Amino acid sequence: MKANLEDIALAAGVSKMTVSRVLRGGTGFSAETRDRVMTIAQRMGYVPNRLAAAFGSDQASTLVGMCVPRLTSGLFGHVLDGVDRALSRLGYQLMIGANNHSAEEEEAWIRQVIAWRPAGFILSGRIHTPGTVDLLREATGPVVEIWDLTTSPIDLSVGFSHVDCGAEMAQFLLRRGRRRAGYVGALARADVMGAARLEGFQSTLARAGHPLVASEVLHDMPGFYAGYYGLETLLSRQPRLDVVYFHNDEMAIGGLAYAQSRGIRVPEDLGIAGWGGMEAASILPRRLTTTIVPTTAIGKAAAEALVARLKGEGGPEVTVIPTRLEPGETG
Amino acid sequence: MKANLEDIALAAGVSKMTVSRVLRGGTGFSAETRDRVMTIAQRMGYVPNRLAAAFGSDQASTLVGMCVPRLTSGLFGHVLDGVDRALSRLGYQLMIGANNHSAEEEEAWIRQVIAWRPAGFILSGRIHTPGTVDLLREATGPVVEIWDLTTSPIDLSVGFSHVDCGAEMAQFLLRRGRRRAGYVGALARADVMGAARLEGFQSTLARAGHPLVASEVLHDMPGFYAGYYGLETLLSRQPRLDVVYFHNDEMAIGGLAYAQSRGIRVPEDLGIAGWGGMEAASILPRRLTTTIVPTTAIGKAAAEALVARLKGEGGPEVTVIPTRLEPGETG
DNA sequence: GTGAAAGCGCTAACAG
DNA sequence: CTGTTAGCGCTTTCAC
Repeated sequence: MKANLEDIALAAGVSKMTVSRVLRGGTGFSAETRDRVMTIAQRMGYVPNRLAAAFGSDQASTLVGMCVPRLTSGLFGHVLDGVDRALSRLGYQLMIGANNHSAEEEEAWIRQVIAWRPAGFILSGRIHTPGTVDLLREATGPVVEIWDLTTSPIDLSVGFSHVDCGAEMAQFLLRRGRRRAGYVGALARADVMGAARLEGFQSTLARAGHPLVASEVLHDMPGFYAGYYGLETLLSRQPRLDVVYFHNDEMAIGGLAYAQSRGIRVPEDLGIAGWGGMEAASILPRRLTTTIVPTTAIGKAAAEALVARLKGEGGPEVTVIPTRLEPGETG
Repeated sequence: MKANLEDIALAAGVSKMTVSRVLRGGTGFSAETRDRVMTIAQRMGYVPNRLAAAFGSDQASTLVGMCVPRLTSGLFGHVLDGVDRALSRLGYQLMIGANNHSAEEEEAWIRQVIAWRPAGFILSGRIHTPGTVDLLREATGPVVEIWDLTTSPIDLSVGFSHVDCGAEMAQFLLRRGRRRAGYVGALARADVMGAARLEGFQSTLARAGHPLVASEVLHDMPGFYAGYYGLETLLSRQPRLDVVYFHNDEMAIGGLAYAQSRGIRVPEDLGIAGWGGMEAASILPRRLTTTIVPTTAIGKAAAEALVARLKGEGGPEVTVIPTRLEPGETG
């Protein structure tokens, strides 16, 4: 990496400052100067040094740090996609990390990334260590917490309520006449949001007088396998259920496969409901009863809220992106 | 962000240099000095400025840029995960971007990211613009091309051969007695790797005297829908097929759903084969015939090759991570 | 075991 | 419209 502003300045017979102004597309130079500088920069294969720029000016960072629970989650893949599209269009660069549902790993990651003086952060979830909060409070840039709405966000927040998702599904299943509900989840304590959905589900059932009959929460990745074996375990312990709510759609589809393998008819013998809205769920022989989460929209809104704040445009502190219950044919 | 090396130096009664040495865990200071400096740094909530460090030294960058075709791909999610785990363990930070299967978008992304002077790059695919190659040749750091093995990598390469995947599947299906094969793909020209698999598939069939009967390549995202409707279209044009090879497992599962909805028996009436090895595929009523790609291993190997090169440890230029044909029960 | 000086490439602030 | 000066926080180099 050779050419710098000075090299171009020398070749163009102007000062570094003029080159800097031209290259950043500002004002204060003649059209002729601009063309000359641009041509020379091009010819020299000039690559700006953002390190120097950001270091020297502190306004100039276009780095955004984003931390998700897992990089292998289909839902967060879409959130990332929404963030990435919005940010790259606006000229920002994304640094990512995964925290494996651990607030401590999140703090460790932030500690690394904050040293690069990013313009802002997008975090998922509302659970953070005190160390994280300190770090972020001293940092100058905006922080957007996505996915789960927080009553008191660190700064900005974009998402929806997981408790409400669970409650809404419980109401729906009750309306469909279900009375003996079970739950199959995964990741246990680590996934706070799954727990929030279960909480909303459970308390709504209880208030309606038909409390949750049984639940099985595996210490495993919340995927197809866990859904399959989770349902098997749950039914072996408590065969008399008329519906099962799953941690997510992957697990629900695993449960569906288990039911099919055992000749359990869905939804006649057993209702099955998921959460998330993965694409596969809508093309099953019977469309899955689930909650559709507008993942890409959340990512986009988060990125835009961050940039708006950066530009001092001030929008709402909390942005609600509503989920939608998809009745489907399995519930 | 207030405290810097000088503040700590003042408070500790030593020079900036000594503080710098202590904080980086080097040598050349007494245990007593170390403890005093560490305590003060902690108390002041010192956050190092990597911008300044990397700018001043050019050895100090621990940024790694990684570009994938799509952030929403299940397979690349696992690759990212492998990369992220390996890199974060080794103290590097990841900058990511998506190129939507476009070499031009990749170049635009690299042009942004290279300005931050990353230690190296991980790119997916072997197709790059001349501009990209120029940019990367002048950059000092290592470049790892993953996913598809290149005959002449820019620098390092980790992956497998997509042509071989297609060829191997063709041989397998021929051995199972299939004679009239079709293909359903998506994304057309944009996804060069899918095209490579088709090429291997097609040429192997032709050499065996049972050439590909029909193919349908949609201009759409390669997901369940496309598989469902792609198979519908293909069969409407050419009903007399005995097996269909799909672009990937998502599409194959979509195809399976279509077959089921039409009462087509799989594998008796029609064989179905996918590619990729998504988790869902192994829990279907019948295990999907597919090629399992060790995605996480590829990510891990790529990250490790990059870091080994960075540390001057010199390993192989090309690392083959073999795929595995899963016979399954649908082919 | 420790310190002083120089400089990385850029931009802000001011001068002309 | 253009140039000069100073300085961002760190590391490298050399001196003690």
